[in-house]
Amino acid sequence: MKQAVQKRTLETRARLVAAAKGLVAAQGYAALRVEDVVTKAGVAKGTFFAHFPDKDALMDLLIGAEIDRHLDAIADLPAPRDVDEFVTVLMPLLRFMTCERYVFDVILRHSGAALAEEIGPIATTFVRQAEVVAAWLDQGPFRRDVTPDLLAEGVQAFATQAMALHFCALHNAVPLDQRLRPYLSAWLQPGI
Amino acid sequence: MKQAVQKRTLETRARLVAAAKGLVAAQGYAALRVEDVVTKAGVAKGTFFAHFPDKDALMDLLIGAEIDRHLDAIADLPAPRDVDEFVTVLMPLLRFMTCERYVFDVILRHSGAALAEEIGPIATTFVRQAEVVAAWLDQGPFRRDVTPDLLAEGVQAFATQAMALHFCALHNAVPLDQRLRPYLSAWLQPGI
DNA sequence: CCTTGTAATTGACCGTGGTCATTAATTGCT
DNA sequence: AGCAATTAATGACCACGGTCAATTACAAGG
Repeated sequence: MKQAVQKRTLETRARLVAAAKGLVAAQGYAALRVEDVVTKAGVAKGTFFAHFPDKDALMDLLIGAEIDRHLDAIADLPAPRDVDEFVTVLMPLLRFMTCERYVFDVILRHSGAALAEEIGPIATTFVRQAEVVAAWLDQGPFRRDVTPDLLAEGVQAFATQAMALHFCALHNAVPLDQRLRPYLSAWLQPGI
Repeated sequence: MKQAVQKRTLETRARLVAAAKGLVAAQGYAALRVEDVVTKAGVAKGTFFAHFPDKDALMDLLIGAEIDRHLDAIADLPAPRDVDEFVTVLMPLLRFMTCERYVFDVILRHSGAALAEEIGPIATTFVRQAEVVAAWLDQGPFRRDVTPDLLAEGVQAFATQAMALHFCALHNAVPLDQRLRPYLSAWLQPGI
Protein backbone atom coordinates (compact mmCIF):
# COMPACT_ATOMS: atom_id res chain seq x y z
CA MET A 1 0.00 0.00 0.00
CA LYS A 2 1.34 3.34 -1.07
CA GLN A 3 2.07 5.87 1.62
CA ALA A 4 1.26 9.56 1.33
CA VAL A 5 3.99 12.11 0.70
CA GLN A 6 5.51 13.23 3.96
CA LYS A 7 5.21 16.83 5.04
CA ARG A 8 8.95 16.87 5.67
CA THR A 9 9.54 16.04 2.00
CA LEU A 10 7.63 19.05 0.80
CA GLU A 11 9.44 21.29 3.24
CA THR A 12 12.84 20.06 2.12
CA ARG A 13 11.95 20.54 -1.49
CA ALA A 14 10.64 24.01 -0.82
CA ARG A 15 13.83 24.91 1.01
CA LEU A 16 15.91 23.68 -1.93
CA VAL A 17 13.90 25.70 -4.43
CA ALA A 18 13.97 28.80 -2.23
CA ALA A 19 17.73 28.52 -1.78
CA ALA A 20 18.19 28.13 -5.52
CA LYS A 21 16.01 31.15 -6.29
CA GLY A 22 17.99 33.24 -3.85
CA LEU A 23 21.28 32.23 -5.38
CA VAL A 24 20.02 32.86 -8.91
CA ALA A 25 18.81 36.30 -7.91
CA ALA A 26 22.23 37.05 -6.50
CA GLN A 27 24.53 35.65 -9.15
CA GLY A 28 22.52 34.52 -12.17
CA TYR A 29 21.67 31.10 -13.52
CA ALA A 30 25.00 30.03 -14.99
CA ALA A 31 26.82 30.40 -11.67
CA LEU A 32 24.43 28.17 -9.74
CA ARG A 33 26.20 25.24 -8.01
CA VAL A 34 24.37 22.30 -6.50
CA GLU A 35 26.79 22.43 -3.55
CA ASP A 36 25.79 26.00 -2.82
CA VAL A 37 22.10 25.17 -3.03
CA VAL A 38 22.29 22.31 -0.54
CA THR A 39 24.50 24.29 1.84
CA LYS A 40 22.09 27.21 1.81
CA ALA A 41 19.15 24.85 2.24
CA GLY A 42 20.90 23.04 5.08
CA VAL A 43 20.74 19.54 3.62
CA ALA A 44 23.22 17.02 2.26
CA LYS A 45 24.11 16.79 -1.39
CA GLY A 46 22.43 13.44 -1.86
CA THR A 47 19.15 14.96 -0.74
CA PHE A 48 19.15 17.25 -3.74
CA PHE A 49 19.24 14.29 -6.08
CA ALA A 50 16.45 12.59 -4.17
CA HIS A 51 14.27 15.55 -5.12
CA PHE A 52 15.49 16.31 -8.63
CA PRO A 53 16.82 13.82 -11.16
CA ASP A 54 19.62 16.25 -12.01
CA LYS A 55 20.60 19.90 -11.93
CA ASP A 56 18.89 20.48 -15.25
CA ALA A 57 15.54 19.54 -13.77
CA LEU A 58 15.89 22.30 -11.20
CA MET A 59 16.80 24.74 -13.95
CA ASP A 60 13.77 23.59 -15.91
CA LEU A 61 11.61 24.41 -12.89
CA LEU A 62 13.13 27.81 -12.16
CA ILE A 63 13.23 29.01 -15.73
CA GLY A 64 9.83 27.51 -16.53
CA ALA A 65 8.33 29.46 -13.64
CA GLU A 66 9.84 32.68 -14.89
CA ILE A 67 8.56 32.12 -18.43
CA ASP A 68 5.14 31.47 -16.98
CA ARG A 69 5.18 34.80 -15.20
CA HIS A 70 5.85 36.51 -18.52
CA LEU A 71 3.14 34.51 -20.24
CA ASP A 72 0.65 35.49 -17.56
CA ALA A 73 1.34 39.12 -18.32
CA ILE A 74 1.16 38.54 -22.07
CA ALA A 75 -2.04 36.52 -21.97
CA ASP A 76 -3.90 39.41 -20.35
CA LEU A 77 -3.06 41.79 -23.17
CA PRO A 78 -5.41 42.41 -26.11
CA ALA A 79 -4.50 40.69 -29.36
CA PRO A 80 -1.91 42.69 -31.33
CA ARG A 81 -3.16 44.39 -34.48
CA ASP A 82 -0.07 44.09 -36.62
CA VAL A 83 3.41 42.58 -36.74
CA ASP A 84 5.02 45.51 -34.97
CA GLU A 85 2.68 45.26 -32.04
CA PHE A 86 3.10 41.51 -32.10
CA VAL A 87 6.83 41.76 -31.70
CA THR A 88 6.57 44.47 -29.06
CA VAL A 89 4.29 42.36 -26.94
CA LEU A 90 6.55 39.34 -27.26
CA MET A 91 9.76 41.16 -26.40
CA PRO A 92 9.75 40.98 -22.59
CA LEU A 93 9.52 37.20 -22.80
CA LEU A 94 12.23 36.94 -25.44
CA ARG A 95 14.45 39.25 -23.47
CA PHE A 96 14.21 36.97 -20.47
CA MET A 97 14.93 33.93 -22.62
CA THR A 98 18.13 35.58 -23.81
CA CYS A 99 19.18 37.14 -20.52
CA GLU A 100 22.01 34.61 -20.32
CA ARG A 101 23.51 32.31 -22.89
CA TYR A 102 23.13 29.48 -20.38
CA VAL A 103 19.43 30.18 -19.93
CA PHE A 104 18.82 30.06 -23.66
CA ASP A 105 20.68 26.76 -23.88
CA VAL A 106 18.58 25.24 -21.13
CA ILE A 107 15.42 26.42 -22.87
CA LEU A 108 16.51 24.98 -26.20
CA ARG A 109 17.25 21.66 -24.59
CA HIS A 110 13.89 21.44 -22.88
CA SER A 111 11.54 23.08 -25.35
CA GLY A 112 11.73 20.16 -27.71
CA ALA A 113 9.93 17.86 -25.36
CA ALA A 114 6.70 19.70 -26.04
CA LEU A 115 4.94 16.69 -27.46
CA ALA A 116 6.36 14.02 -25.19
CA GLU A 117 4.35 12.23 -22.56
CA GLU A 118 6.10 13.58 -19.52
CA ILE A 119 6.62 17.18 -20.27
CA GLY A 120 8.54 19.49 -18.00
CA PRO A 121 7.86 23.06 -16.95
CA ILE A 122 9.59 24.74 -19.89
CA ALA A 123 7.98 22.45 -22.42
CA THR A 124 4.62 23.24 -20.87
CA THR A 125 5.21 26.94 -21.32
CA PHE A 126 5.89 26.36 -25.01
CA VAL A 127 2.52 24.71 -25.42
CA ARG A 128 0.90 27.61 -23.60
CA GLN A 129 2.83 30.08 -25.70
CA ALA A 130 1.60 28.42 -28.89
CA GLU A 131 -1.97 28.58 -27.63
CA VAL A 132 -1.76 32.26 -26.78
CA VAL A 133 -0.18 33.11 -30.11
CA ALA A 134 -2.62 30.99 -32.08
CA ALA A 135 -5.52 32.80 -30.43
CA TRP A 136 -4.06 36.16 -31.40
CA LEU A 137 -3.41 35.13 -34.94
CA ASP A 138 -7.03 34.19 -35.33
CA GLN A 139 -8.08 37.76 -34.52
CA GLY A 140 -5.55 39.85 -36.39
CA PRO A 141 -4.95 40.80 -40.02
CA PHE A 142 -2.85 37.73 -40.72
CA ARG A 143 -2.85 35.06 -43.38
CA ARG A 144 -5.63 32.47 -43.26
CA ASP A 145 -4.43 29.91 -45.75
CA VAL A 146 -2.91 27.79 -42.98
CA THR A 147 -4.13 26.91 -39.51
CA PRO A 148 -3.41 29.20 -36.56
CA ASP A 149 -1.59 26.31 -34.90
CA LEU A 150 0.85 26.01 -37.76
CA LEU A 151 1.31 29.77 -37.79
CA ALA A 152 2.05 29.70 -34.08
CA GLU A 153 4.65 26.98 -34.52
CA GLY A 154 6.28 29.12 -37.14
CA VAL A 155 6.39 32.07 -34.78
CA GLN A 156 8.23 29.90 -32.28
CA ALA A 157 10.63 28.72 -34.93
CA PHE A 158 11.47 32.26 -36.01
CA ALA A 159 11.73 33.52 -32.45
CA THR A 160 14.21 30.77 -31.70
CA GLN A 161 16.18 31.58 -34.83
CA ALA A 162 16.29 35.27 -33.94
CA MET A 163 17.43 34.51 -30.40
CA ALA A 164 20.10 32.09 -31.57
CA LEU A 165 21.50 34.67 -33.98
CA HIS A 166 21.30 37.28 -31.28
CA PHE A 167 24.06 35.58 -29.33
CA CYS A 168 26.60 35.74 -32.08
CA ALA A 169 25.87 39.26 -33.09
CA LEU A 170 27.61 40.74 -30.09
CA HIS A 171 29.74 43.07 -32.14
CA ASN A 172 27.48 43.33 -35.10
CA ALA A 173 24.64 44.24 -32.74
CA VAL A 174 21.27 44.07 -34.47
CA PRO A 175 18.63 44.25 -31.73
CA LEU A 176 16.49 41.19 -31.27
CA ASP A 177 13.25 42.86 -32.25
CA GLN A 178 14.69 44.21 -35.47
CA ARG A 179 15.83 40.74 -36.33
CA LEU A 180 12.45 39.21 -35.62
CA ARG A 181 10.24 41.71 -37.45
CA PRO A 182 11.17 40.81 -41.05
CA TYR A 183 10.80 37.13 -40.26
CA LEU A 184 7.30 37.57 -38.89
CA SER A 185 6.21 39.94 -41.63
CA ALA A 186 7.16 37.42 -44.25
CA TRP A 187 5.60 34.57 -42.31
CA LEU A 188 2.36 36.15 -41.12
CA GLN A 189 1.62 38.49 -44.00
CA PRO A 190 3.19 37.07 -47.15
CA GLY A 191 2.91 39.32 -50.17
CA ILE A 192 2.30 42.48 -48.16
CA MET B 1 60.23 36.40 -33.54
CA LYS B 2 57.50 33.85 -34.04
CA GLN B 3 58.61 30.33 -34.86
CA ALA B 4 56.86 28.14 -37.39
CA VAL B 5 54.44 25.45 -36.29
CA GLN B 6 56.35 22.27 -35.61
CA LYS B 7 55.63 19.19 -37.65
CA ARG B 8 55.26 17.26 -34.40
CA THR B 9 52.33 19.50 -33.47
CA LEU B 10 50.42 18.66 -36.60
CA GLU B 11 51.08 14.98 -36.11
CA THR B 12 49.83 15.03 -32.54
CA ARG B 13 46.71 16.88 -33.55
CA ALA B 14 46.09 14.46 -36.40
CA ARG B 15 46.50 11.52 -34.02
CA LEU B 16 43.99 13.04 -31.62
CA VAL B 17 41.44 13.63 -34.34
CA ALA B 18 41.97 10.16 -35.79
CA ALA B 19 41.56 8.56 -32.38
CA ALA B 20 38.39 10.53 -31.78
CA LYS B 21 36.95 9.57 -35.17
CA GLY B 22 37.66 5.92 -34.46
CA LEU B 23 35.96 6.05 -31.09
CA VAL B 24 32.94 7.88 -32.50
CA ALA B 25 32.61 5.28 -35.24
CA ALA B 26 32.66 2.55 -32.61
CA GLN B 27 30.41 3.98 -29.91
CA GLY B 28 28.80 7.19 -31.13
CA TYR B 29 29.33 10.82 -30.23
CA ALA B 30 27.69 10.96 -26.81
CA ALA B 31 29.94 8.26 -25.37
CA LEU B 32 33.18 9.98 -26.37
CA ARG B 33 35.50 10.60 -23.40
CA VAL B 34 38.56 12.82 -23.55
CA GLU B 35 40.44 10.23 -21.49
CA ASP B 36 39.78 7.58 -24.12
CA VAL B 37 40.85 9.87 -26.92
CA VAL B 38 44.21 10.68 -25.37
CA THR B 39 44.85 7.08 -24.39
CA LYS B 40 44.15 5.90 -27.92
CA ALA B 41 46.29 8.69 -29.33
CA GLY B 42 49.09 7.89 -26.91
CA VAL B 43 49.42 11.34 -25.36
CA ALA B 44 48.73 12.91 -21.98
CA LYS B 45 45.46 14.53 -21.11
CA GLY B 46 46.95 18.01 -20.97
CA THR B 47 48.04 17.67 -24.56
CA PHE B 48 44.44 17.44 -25.66
CA PHE B 49 43.70 20.81 -24.14
CA ALA B 50 46.77 22.32 -25.73
CA HIS B 51 45.20 21.47 -29.09
CA PHE B 52 41.52 22.16 -28.40
CA PRO B 53 40.08 24.75 -26.03
CA ASP B 54 37.61 22.17 -24.77
CA LYS B 55 35.86 18.96 -25.68
CA ASP B 56 33.13 20.89 -27.44
CA ALA B 57 35.63 22.28 -29.93
CA LEU B 58 36.57 18.76 -30.97
CA MET B 59 32.91 17.90 -31.36
CA ASP B 60 32.44 21.04 -33.43
CA LEU B 61 35.23 19.83 -35.71
CA LEU B 62 34.02 16.24 -36.05
CA ILE B 63 30.37 17.07 -36.55
CA GLY B 64 31.17 20.03 -38.79
CA ALA B 65 33.20 17.76 -41.05
CA GLU B 66 30.34 15.31 -41.31
CA ILE B 67 27.83 18.04 -42.14
CA ASP B 68 30.22 19.25 -44.81
CA ARG B 69 30.30 15.81 -46.39
CA HIS B 70 26.53 15.90 -46.67
CA LEU B 71 26.57 19.43 -48.04
CA ASP B 72 29.07 18.40 -50.67
CA ALA B 73 26.68 15.74 -51.88
CA ILE B 74 23.72 18.12 -51.75
CA ALA B 75 25.46 20.99 -53.54
CA ASP B 76 26.07 18.78 -56.58
CA LEU B 77 22.39 18.02 -57.03
CA PRO B 78 20.14 20.01 -59.38
CA ALA B 79 17.85 22.53 -57.76
CA PRO B 80 14.65 20.88 -56.48
CA ARG B 81 11.47 21.70 -58.42
CA ASP B 82 9.00 21.66 -55.56
CA VAL B 83 8.69 21.37 -51.82
CA ASP B 84 8.56 17.59 -51.84
CA GLU B 85 11.80 17.35 -53.73
CA PHE B 86 13.25 20.03 -51.54
CA VAL B 87 12.57 18.03 -48.41
CA THR B 88 13.76 14.80 -49.96
CA VAL B 89 17.08 16.33 -50.91
CA LEU B 90 17.55 17.80 -47.46
CA MET B 91 16.72 14.62 -45.55
CA PRO B 92 20.12 12.89 -45.45
CA LEU B 93 21.62 15.96 -43.81
CA LEU B 94 18.77 16.30 -41.33
CA ARG B 95 18.95 12.63 -40.51
CA PHE B 96 22.58 12.97 -39.60
CA MET B 97 21.86 16.04 -37.50
CA THR B 98 19.33 14.02 -35.53
CA CYS B 99 21.24 10.76 -35.35
CA GLU B 100 21.84 11.39 -31.64
CA ARG B 101 20.22 13.77 -29.23
CA TYR B 102 23.70 14.82 -28.17
CA VAL B 103 24.71 15.65 -31.73
CA PHE B 104 21.67 17.84 -32.21
CA ASP B 105 22.43 19.66 -28.97
CA VAL B 106 26.00 20.35 -30.07
CA ILE B 107 24.77 21.65 -33.40
CA LEU B 108 22.21 23.93 -31.76
CA ARG B 109 24.84 25.32 -29.45
CA HIS B 110 27.27 26.08 -32.29
CA SER B 111 24.98 27.06 -35.13
CA GLY B 112 24.12 30.37 -33.49
CA ALA B 113 27.59 31.70 -33.95
CA ALA B 114 27.01 32.01 -37.66
CA LEU B 115 27.46 35.74 -37.73
CA ALA B 116 30.25 36.07 -35.18
CA GLU B 117 33.78 36.98 -36.05
CA GLU B 118 35.43 33.73 -35.15
CA ILE B 119 33.11 31.13 -36.49
CA GLY B 120 33.63 27.45 -35.96
CA PRO B 121 33.19 24.49 -38.31
CA ILE B 122 29.51 23.92 -37.62
CA ALA B 123 28.66 27.61 -37.90
CA THR B 124 30.50 27.65 -41.22
CA THR B 125 28.37 24.81 -42.53
CA PHE B 126 25.26 26.80 -41.64
CA VAL B 127 26.45 29.68 -43.76
CA ARG B 128 27.16 27.28 -46.60
CA GLN B 129 23.82 25.62 -46.15
CA ALA B 130 22.05 28.97 -46.40
CA GLU B 131 23.94 29.76 -49.58
CA VAL B 132 23.05 26.47 -51.22
CA VAL B 133 19.42 26.78 -50.25
CA ALA B 134 19.20 30.40 -51.34
CA ALA B 135 20.57 29.47 -54.75
CA TRP B 136 17.93 26.77 -55.14
CA LEU B 137 15.12 29.04 -54.07
CA ASP B 138 16.06 31.48 -56.76
CA GLN B 139 15.51 28.85 -59.42
CA GLY B 140 12.37 27.11 -58.26
CA PRO B 141 8.66 27.94 -58.21
CA PHE B 142 8.86 29.70 -54.87
CA ARG B 143 7.71 33.05 -53.55
CA ARG B 144 9.60 36.15 -54.70
CA ASP B 145 8.24 38.80 -52.38
CA VAL B 146 11.18 38.37 -49.99
CA THR B 147 14.87 37.84 -50.61
CA PRO B 148 16.27 34.34 -51.12
CA ASP B 149 18.51 34.94 -48.11
CA LEU B 150 15.56 35.53 -45.85
CA LEU B 151 13.81 32.50 -47.30
CA ALA B 152 16.88 30.40 -46.63
CA GLU B 153 17.04 31.55 -43.02
CA GLY B 154 13.44 30.52 -42.67
CA VAL B 155 14.20 27.08 -44.03
CA GLN B 156 16.85 26.70 -41.35
CA ALA B 157 14.46 27.88 -38.68
CA PHE B 158 11.80 25.38 -39.71
CA ALA B 159 14.27 22.56 -40.10
CA THR B 160 15.52 23.21 -36.58
CA GLN B 161 11.98 23.30 -35.27
CA ALA B 162 11.13 20.02 -36.98
CA MET B 163 14.25 18.37 -35.61
CA ALA B 164 13.61 19.64 -32.10
CA LEU B 165 10.09 18.29 -32.13
CA HIS B 166 11.36 15.06 -33.59
CA PHE B 167 13.11 14.18 -30.34
CA CYS B 168 10.03 14.32 -28.19
CA ALA B 169 7.81 12.51 -30.58
CA LEU B 170 9.32 9.14 -29.78
CA HIS B 171 6.00 7.53 -29.05
CA ASN B 172 3.91 9.80 -31.17
CA ALA B 173 6.23 9.10 -34.10
CA VAL B 174 5.65 11.50 -36.95
CA PRO B 175 8.60 11.13 -39.34
CA LEU B 176 10.83 14.14 -39.69
CA ASP B 177 10.06 14.74 -43.36
CA GLN B 178 6.32 14.70 -42.76
CA ARG B 179 6.80 17.29 -40.06
CA LEU B 180 8.90 19.52 -42.28
CA ARG B 181 6.78 19.48 -45.42
CA PRO B 182 3.80 21.54 -44.18
CA TYR B 183 6.19 24.10 -42.70
CA LEU B 184 8.03 24.57 -45.94
CA SER B 185 4.90 24.59 -48.09
CA ALA B 186 3.49 27.41 -46.01
CA TRP B 187 6.79 29.26 -45.95
CA LEU B 188 7.93 28.86 -49.55
CA GLN B 189 4.59 28.81 -51.37
CA PRO B 190 2.08 30.79 -49.31
CA GLY B 191 -1.45 30.72 -50.64
CA ILE B 192 -0.92 27.59 -52.74
C1' DC C 1 77.89 21.26 -31.42
C1' DC C 2 76.79 23.79 -27.55
C1' DT C 3 73.59 27.63 -25.75
C1' DT C 4 69.44 29.75 -25.29
C1' DG C 5 64.66 30.98 -26.02
C1' DT C 6 60.37 29.12 -27.37
C1' DA C 7 56.91 25.74 -28.20
C1' DA C 8 54.96 21.22 -26.94
C1' DT C 9 54.07 17.80 -23.53
C1' DT C 10 53.23 15.89 -19.13
C1' DG C 11 50.47 14.23 -15.19
C1' DA C 12 49.16 15.38 -10.59
C1' DC C 13 45.50 18.07 -9.20
C1' DC C 14 40.91 20.48 -8.91
C1' DG C 15 35.75 21.54 -9.37
C1' DT C 16 31.47 19.97 -9.94
C1' DG C 17 27.69 16.90 -11.16
C1' DG C 18 25.98 12.61 -9.85
C1' DT C 19 25.72 7.67 -7.15
C1' DC C 20 24.63 4.49 -3.56
C1' DA C 21 25.04 1.71 0.62
C1' DT C 22 23.99 3.08 5.18
C1' DT C 23 21.40 5.44 8.70
C1' DA C 24 17.49 8.09 10.46
C1' DA C 25 12.79 9.53 10.48
C1' DT C 26 7.97 8.61 9.67
C1' DT C 27 3.82 6.01 9.19
C1' DG C 28 0.43 2.21 9.67
C1' DC C 29 -0.94 -1.66 12.23
C1' DT C 30 -2.03 -4.31 16.35
C1' DA D 1 3.16 2.19 23.05
C1' DG D 2 5.86 -1.08 20.37
C1' DC D 3 7.01 -3.13 15.98
C1' DA D 4 7.62 -3.68 11.08
C1' DA D 5 7.61 -1.51 6.63
C1' DT D 6 8.46 2.34 3.92
C1' DT D 7 10.38 6.62 2.76
C1' DA D 8 13.77 10.39 3.39
C1' DA D 9 18.39 12.00 4.33
C1' DT D 10 23.31 11.38 4.61
C1' DG D 11 28.11 11.91 3.06
C1' DA D 12 31.93 9.33 1.36
C1' DC D 13 32.86 8.20 -3.13
C1' DC D 14 33.24 8.24 -8.30
C1' DA D 15 33.52 10.11 -13.23
C1' DC D 16 34.94 13.27 -16.15
C1' DG D 17 36.11 17.83 -18.00
C1' DG D 18 39.49 21.05 -17.41
C1' DT D 19 44.08 23.57 -15.21
C1' DC D 20 48.87 24.62 -14.62
C1' DA D 21 53.65 24.54 -12.87
C1' DA D 22 57.26 21.73 -14.16
C1' DT D 23 59.66 19.17 -17.79
C1' DT D 24 61.13 17.86 -22.31
C1' DA D 25 61.80 18.50 -27.33
C1' DC D 26 62.90 21.60 -30.85
C1' DA D 27 65.07 25.29 -33.79
C1' DA D 28 68.15 29.14 -34.57
C1' DG D 29 72.50 31.72 -33.79
C1' DG D 30 77.18 31.77 -32.64
